[in-house]
Amino acid sequence: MDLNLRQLEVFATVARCGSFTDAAERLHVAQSSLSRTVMAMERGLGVPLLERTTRKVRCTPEGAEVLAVAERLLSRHRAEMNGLERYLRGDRGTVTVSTLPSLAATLLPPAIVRLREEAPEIDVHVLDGMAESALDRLEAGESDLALVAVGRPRPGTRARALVRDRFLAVLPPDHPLGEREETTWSDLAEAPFVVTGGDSSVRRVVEDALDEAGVLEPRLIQAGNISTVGGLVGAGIGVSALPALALPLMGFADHVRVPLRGPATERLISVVVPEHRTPGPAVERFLRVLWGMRATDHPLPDGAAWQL
Amino acid sequence: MDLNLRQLEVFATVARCGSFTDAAERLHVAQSSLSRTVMAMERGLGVPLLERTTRKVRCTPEGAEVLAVAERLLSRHRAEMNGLERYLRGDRGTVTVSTLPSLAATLLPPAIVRLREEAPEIDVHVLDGMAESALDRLEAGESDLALVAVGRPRPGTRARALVRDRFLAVLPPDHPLGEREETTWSDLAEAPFVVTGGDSSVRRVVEDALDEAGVLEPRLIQAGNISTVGGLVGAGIGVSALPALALPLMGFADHVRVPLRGPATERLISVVVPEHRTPGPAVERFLRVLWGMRATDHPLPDGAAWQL
DNA sequence: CACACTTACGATATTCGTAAGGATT
DNA sequence: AATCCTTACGAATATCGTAAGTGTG
Repeated sequence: MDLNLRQLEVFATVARCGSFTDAAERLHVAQSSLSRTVMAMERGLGVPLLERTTRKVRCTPEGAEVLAVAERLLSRHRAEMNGLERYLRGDRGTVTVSTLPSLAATLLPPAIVRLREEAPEIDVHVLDGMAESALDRLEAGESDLALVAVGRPRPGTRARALVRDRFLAVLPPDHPLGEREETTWSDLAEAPFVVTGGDSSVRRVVEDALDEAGVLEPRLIQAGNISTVGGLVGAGIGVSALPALALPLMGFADHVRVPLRGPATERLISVVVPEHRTPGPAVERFLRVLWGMRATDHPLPDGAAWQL
Repeated sequence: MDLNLRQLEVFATVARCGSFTDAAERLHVAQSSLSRTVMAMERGLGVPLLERTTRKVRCTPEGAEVLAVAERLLSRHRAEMNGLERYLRGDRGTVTVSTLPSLAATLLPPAIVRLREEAPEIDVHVLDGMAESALDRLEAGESDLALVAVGRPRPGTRARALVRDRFLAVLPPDHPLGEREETTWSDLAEAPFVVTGGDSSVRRVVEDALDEAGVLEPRLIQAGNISTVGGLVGAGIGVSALPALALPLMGFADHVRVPLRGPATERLISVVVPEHRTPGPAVERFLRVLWGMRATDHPLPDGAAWQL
């Protein structure tokens, strides 16, 4: 014998009301139905649950135990259903986004803030490790969406451009190019060029751009991360170029920024989601927030622009 | 929309099996039933819960959430039903017994031990305060049963005699009556008589007995509790008489015990339960244990005897 | 007699099983 | 062709409402 939710609800209502009649009114059913339900429970359990005196009903000890059980289970059930409904409405859940350190520090925070404003119960997990590519993590199912700079989407994923992120030349304070309104990749080829190591997206763009500008053997200086780039440039050791969204990671090194013009002077930041996996409601909500920010005047560093 | 237990069970089984067919076999129903149940859930929630690929089914993010909810609720439900069943079998529960300190220390422990042996999940609460009579507590509904020494039961309660508890004279080590095989109340009237204070049952029996024995003005010495009686008698200050079941509380004072004979030389220990309240399964089990010990050779101090 | 629970009976809704249909491998 | 899920249809079951029955104050 086990009791279903309806039985528990009926019994709990009758027991709490102390009356079949009142309980029937609360539950919007006829008394006879409740009577039968409770009798079926008593028959099933082999024990009377209610003492029927003429004017009211009271729990037997067994009934009191069943009542306690019923209230625990019913309240738990209500809570879970409530939580499920909030989940399905996208008001609750978890979003895991894999991205690059530069974007995690600049692009993501305002989006997360806005999401928290309209859905405080959604948790956002950010994976910004360098070790595995954000896209690898997406494909491995470790993240729900990736925020990266990609040219063409990999097969099996769907990418939508979100932000145009322009490159700026980063020069020592007294560098002659610092006077200019704008500059080009070939201008920068004359000085030693500071780049970040490894295979970051910025590094690839820079190498391609210098190559395309006809710089055959650029003098490259490796820096472990972007803040080191700031230090080296600030010390006058070389010049660099960084997308606007990466600049805030450069620290407080003294330097001059000059917009780059010409080919390959911007990268597109895209939202990437798996093509055939349907995003959960919380993920969808975060995507909408992210997308809605395109038209926003939310502050972005320098030349980076939501508008495409 | 809220999901009942059947729906949760069906969905959890299908989701865990990854197949309608397997789930149908586990649940001993036709696949079509499961298919319809899941579809009804999806229609009710307005969201697909399962991705039907040709060879197997997998959860959508929403389905995963529903699965988590379902497993929590189902396991909780199973646990509660299990607990309820144990409760109804009398294997689990709480028994509150109100009694006197002397009985709580002597008569109750072996009964509790035996109960724990056959139903370890039953908790026994013992109320042995002096302030309120054990019977008052029973009538106030604070205890399920009372273990007391009563002549005739109060109206509204039902008493059954359990143990015959004989009085023994308690004498200083060198008292002349100590040589006798047995003695009477009037023998004791010659020496100062040590009694416990207040209105304990023992005190009442002693006063009545001395009165009936024709001792008009007994020299009484008040002691706060039974262990003080032991100290006073051991020091030769007076004599006393105590029922066998109260003797273990007397401590290690040096003394001699001689059985009392004559009228009013025993008290009956009874189990008292409310007349019209049905005891819960755990209480009933404890009553059976208590009753079963009547015929037992379980050790009781001196003259106290289970047999009536 | 009034009130509250129980019982009887017919109607409705839900769930189920069998069997046929459709899609994929 | 085999496998698995879906759909269709009739049957069994559960639940419900109306109404009559019963028992107590």
